[in-house]
Amino acid sequence: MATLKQVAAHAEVSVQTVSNALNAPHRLRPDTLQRVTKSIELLNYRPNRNARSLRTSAVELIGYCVPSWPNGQAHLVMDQFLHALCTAAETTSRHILLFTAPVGLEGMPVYEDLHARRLVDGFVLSQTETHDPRHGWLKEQEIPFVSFGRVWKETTQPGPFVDVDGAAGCAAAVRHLYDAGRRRIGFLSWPKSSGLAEDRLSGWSDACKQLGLSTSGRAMRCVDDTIDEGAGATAELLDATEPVDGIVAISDVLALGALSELNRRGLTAGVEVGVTGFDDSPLASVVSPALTSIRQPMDQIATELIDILTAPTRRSADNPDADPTPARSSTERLLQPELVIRGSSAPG
Amino acid sequence: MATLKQVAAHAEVSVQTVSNALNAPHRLRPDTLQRVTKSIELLNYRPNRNARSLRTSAVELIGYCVPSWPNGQAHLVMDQFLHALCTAAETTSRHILLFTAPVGLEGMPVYEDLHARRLVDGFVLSQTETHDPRHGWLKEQEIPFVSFGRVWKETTQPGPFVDVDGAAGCAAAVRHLYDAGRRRIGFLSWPKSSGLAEDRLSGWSDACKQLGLSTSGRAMRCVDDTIDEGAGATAELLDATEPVDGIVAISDVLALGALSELNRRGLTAGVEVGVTGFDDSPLASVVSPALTSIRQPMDQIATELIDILTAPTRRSADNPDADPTPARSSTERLLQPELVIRGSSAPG
DNA sequence: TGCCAGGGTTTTAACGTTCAAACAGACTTC
DNA sequence: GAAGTCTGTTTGAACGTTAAAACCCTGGCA
Repeated sequence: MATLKQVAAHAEVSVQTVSNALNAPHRLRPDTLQRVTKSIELLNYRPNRNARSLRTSAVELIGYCVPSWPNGQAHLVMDQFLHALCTAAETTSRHILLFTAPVGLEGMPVYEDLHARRLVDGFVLSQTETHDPRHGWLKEQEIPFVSFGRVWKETTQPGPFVDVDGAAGCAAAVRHLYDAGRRRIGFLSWPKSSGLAEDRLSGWSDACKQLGLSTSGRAMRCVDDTIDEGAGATAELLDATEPVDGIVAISDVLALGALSELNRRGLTAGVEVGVTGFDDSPLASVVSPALTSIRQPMDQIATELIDILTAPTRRSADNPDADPTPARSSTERLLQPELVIRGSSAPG
Repeated sequence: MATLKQVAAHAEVSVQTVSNALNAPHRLRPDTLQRVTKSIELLNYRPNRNARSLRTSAVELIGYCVPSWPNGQAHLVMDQFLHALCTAAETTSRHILLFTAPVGLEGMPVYEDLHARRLVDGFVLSQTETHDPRHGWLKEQEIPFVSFGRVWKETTQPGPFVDVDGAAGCAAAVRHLYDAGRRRIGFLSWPKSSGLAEDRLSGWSDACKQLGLSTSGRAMRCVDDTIDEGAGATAELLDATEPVDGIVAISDVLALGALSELNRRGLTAGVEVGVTGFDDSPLASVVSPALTSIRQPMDQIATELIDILTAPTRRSADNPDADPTPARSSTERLLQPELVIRGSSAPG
């Protein structure tokens, strides 16, 4: 509970000198610095963040809206994401502030309020939906944000984003199955309305074409992300005239459905049929045989998000000709996922 | 970006009057209040939380350490918990601040730092472990906190806590299976070192005894919380001289293992053998037949946690004889879980 | 008429920092 | 030796809010 003033008195310098010792130590003469540092340690002084924020008008907090899934469908990798995000934030001495808000445009007043009351400097958006209205709104309000995930709009995406190249991930899965000898590879997808789904599907489809594999009748649309739906779609793929010997699923849950259907038919995943999932959720390693899955690089995603959000804003462009193309100026970053290979796609 | 001063000028009153309009409206004459309110709305004024916190030395932020699971084992209901916690906090105009810290005593400097720098008023602990050292440490430092989960110490628990009566939950599961005609009910547990596990096991064991059911040889200890372990233990229970016809699992993952083993043997969960899990995680409703599971009342847990943490602290006891037993003085609250019945325990 | 009470409002002074400007020395420079 | 340039330190003011005290009315009462 010591304050700058007390430390200053103890070290027999002015408060500003103590402040400098912490924020600009190079300005002090070595012996002064040491004396002040000693007093700081002795009194166990910690700067009061509220006072600092009041003065500098930067709170070093980043808002994140904790998603609510009305249908009880959970985000199985949310804890991974949050952990990565926190860690990344902390490397820049920032923290994550959680809040809830209604989905879509309705929730925007909450975002605005948090920013106006100076509870946060900006936002990280996730659970980005196709045509997500939040991005445009925030940009218009000039509230800093960065998005995990694209809005899949026809026009250019409002604001900076980080996303994972789902198409590349699925293509890698196809090539992996191909290398293991699979030649009839199906795809378990979601309804067409999802930009995310179409992206991943295109990866599967393009890779198949490139390898000379047929795709016709092999893309299944599952209405819900459940094991049952995945199992049903898998059944169809297996009962076709040319039954598949490989399945790339758009989610781990659908892949689990595939495993379950194979199991029911006395087939072994990784032997008769290769199966891959998406997200490398906790499910993947808990099932047997363990599920090969496409892992989003959470740590890297989080680092990029924080990096973009905390980069010195050149929004107001007061210095127009100063370093026109700084090292990391791009605010649209597409990261490569990693195929985590386990038993479900290859024996052993 | 309007300030009190600007609102005051606009409404032609002093700043303090505007402040009162927000914090103590009853002090103003109705017409003044209306005038001020109008100016506030017109200028879209929002109080600066940093200035307020500096003055009142209360930040209205609650710290929560986002758990890291080194073994990749995720907390499947963490998102439920976080959502509930946020919502509960927001009803008292507070928010949740996330941070990371090393596990155990090693992480305590992080807690102390966050508190000393006034980033948070207090902490909500979860992932409470047997003999968790954090509680005692925080209590000693007089840093406010409340725990979700007990430390299972021999001595009295340091500090307030909220927990779920796991024993009661398991007992309810046993009775439910009994009502469905099951008479040989096994239990899938974890190693003995966990207080949590022993509590839940005692619920199963007591309920069985009360109903005149044998428990001998029917409590299985699974080393890891994986489907494989659950399946293996289930196999043992089914291969016994008197095979079980009901299984109460200490986690949804182990229950999934049970389902998988039943499936493998051509048995149907809910028909030949009744199975229940614990936590009502997303897995429960995604599997088929859906898993009967013991649900922790997350919303209630969160509400109680926030309630305890934000209750006027009578720590310093300046007014020793003022209302000696306030309405909700207890700081040890044991909540009842709810058995969510689905297909895995009863046909239909 | 003079005094008191109390509601409603304003004034003053903090809360703990940092920014910007001022200042004091020592050291160059011509 | 006067003027200029550093380097290190201090002074004064401000960030936006609230607690506490002071103040000004109006009305009641003796």
